Amino acid sequence: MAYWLLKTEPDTFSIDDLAKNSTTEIWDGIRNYQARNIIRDQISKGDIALIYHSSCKDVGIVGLAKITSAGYPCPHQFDPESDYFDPKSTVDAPRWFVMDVAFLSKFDTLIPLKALKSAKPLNEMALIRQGRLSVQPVTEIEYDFIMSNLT
DNA sequence: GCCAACGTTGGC
DNA sequence: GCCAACGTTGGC
Repeated sequence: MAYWLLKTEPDTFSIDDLAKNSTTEIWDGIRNYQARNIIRDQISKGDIALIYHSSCKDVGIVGLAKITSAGYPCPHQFDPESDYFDPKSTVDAPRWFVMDVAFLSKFDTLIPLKALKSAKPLNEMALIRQGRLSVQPVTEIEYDFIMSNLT
């Protein structure tokens, strides 16, 4: 089982929105090739995702979700009516991928970015080093550190 | 294939 | 709203 960090802007789709849906939700709108490759090649059903709120007042990790599918082609990319339509994408060669996620838990208090930055064992996280990747891997060591020291 | 210009992300 | 970091586009 692998661990991931998924960024979302709470003004658009927050962990509370995810929690409202008792079953499963499509995680769409990823239009970045690095993130696309991760979804297409590495995401597996049963993986765990840390949900991160970005571009808002309180940025940080807010809870957990379960990945409930492997990566599969984003259905909206073929729909001219959709905001996610991509004319260069075909069914034979889909350009964009999505996965399904389901709410697991919301932390009582969010883990602020500041706390993640000041934790030495997390120095190598893409979140800290690169900053601009909306789907990123989290090692088991990082996950365990976060869950046992920062929640 | 290089690289400048431009657009987007995202913290502050 | 500012700005740094990074990705994408397009001329050559």
